[in-house]
Amino acid sequence: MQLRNQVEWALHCCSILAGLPPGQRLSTKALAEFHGVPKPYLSKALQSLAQAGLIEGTLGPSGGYRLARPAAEISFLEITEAIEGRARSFACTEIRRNAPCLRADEQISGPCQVARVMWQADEAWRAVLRSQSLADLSATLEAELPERLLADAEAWVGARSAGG
Amino acid sequence: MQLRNQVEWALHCCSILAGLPPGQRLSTKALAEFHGVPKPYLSKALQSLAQAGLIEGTLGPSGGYRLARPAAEISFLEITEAIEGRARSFACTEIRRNAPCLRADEQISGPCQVARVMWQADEAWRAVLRSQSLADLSATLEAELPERLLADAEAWVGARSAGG
DNA sequence: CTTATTGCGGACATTCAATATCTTTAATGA
DNA sequence: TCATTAAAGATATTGAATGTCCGCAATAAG
Repeated sequence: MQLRNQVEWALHCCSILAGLPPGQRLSTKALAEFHGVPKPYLSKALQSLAQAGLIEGTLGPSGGYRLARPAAEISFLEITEAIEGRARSFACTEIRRNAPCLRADEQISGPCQVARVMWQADEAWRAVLRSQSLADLSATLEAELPERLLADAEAWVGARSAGG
Repeated sequence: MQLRNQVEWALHCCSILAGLPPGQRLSTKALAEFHGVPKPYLSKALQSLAQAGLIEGTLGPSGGYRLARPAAEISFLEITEAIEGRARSFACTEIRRNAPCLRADEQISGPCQVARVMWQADEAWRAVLRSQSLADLSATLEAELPERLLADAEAWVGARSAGG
């Protein structure tokens, strides 16, 4: 039960893209360098985000990625699901139907209680992630991080972003 | 982010063991047959539960497993963690520290906000599982399942349980 | 005391995630 | 128009984790 490291990378990349001036793009290369992660693999995560409609990529020189929607309308859950898929963490295989003492005419209705509890927990997890947007993240970072750090990062990113 | 099928098996097995008369034991063989799952693999799951102190096994003929504690004191979370481990689902590798624009004297304090949100979601998941005990599960099953089904299962299990 | 039965731990195989490489496609700028 | 740059997609390779099985020690019954 472990989330892939791509989830962490995707969240941090989206955080950077959310801080970009409107319309500006940032390349996979710059994002990989900034986070110190392998570019070819990060590219896969960004592709997943693009396919999910969260970011959009542009080809050619001065190309790169930018958010496809306002940061306030992109949740942690969407980013996580773009990488991990939308399946629930608990898969019920209905093993209770394998009981050898089950008679042919005995009907079992509805999902089993074990699965219902596990799915309830899953939904609680999703609810937290659904309630947090990229805008919330940016606001917290701006409030908590030292000013010079933010300025340095903005300058570094600004020097590598392009387009409009 | 998928829980192993062992989690499902472990929960259902504990549910059966919780319905056993006090002191009675049930073998891996019977549990595997009842759920229609491979016995050698189920054995591993039961071993994990035993190591976590949730159930205890007895060797020899008429041996088998029984709950190590009252059903009301064993939660879904403990069973899940016995199989999956106690690690959080999101692992923060602090990739923010890899930023090339970070100066040597710039200090970053505390866990990053991305991790904090993911851990908050994780905790919400745990809270639900922590609130559900095996006794709760048994109560719901007895209330919802047809009486004859329960009687059939109890008879089947009773014929294969032993010890005291 | 022997024998059958059981849990226990370790060994094997198979799958899947993580990583890298290469080709293709498309857009920019000279 | 052409060279350059970047995303998109396909395809290995490695390594860890998951699923599967087998032999050993312990125990109770005959």
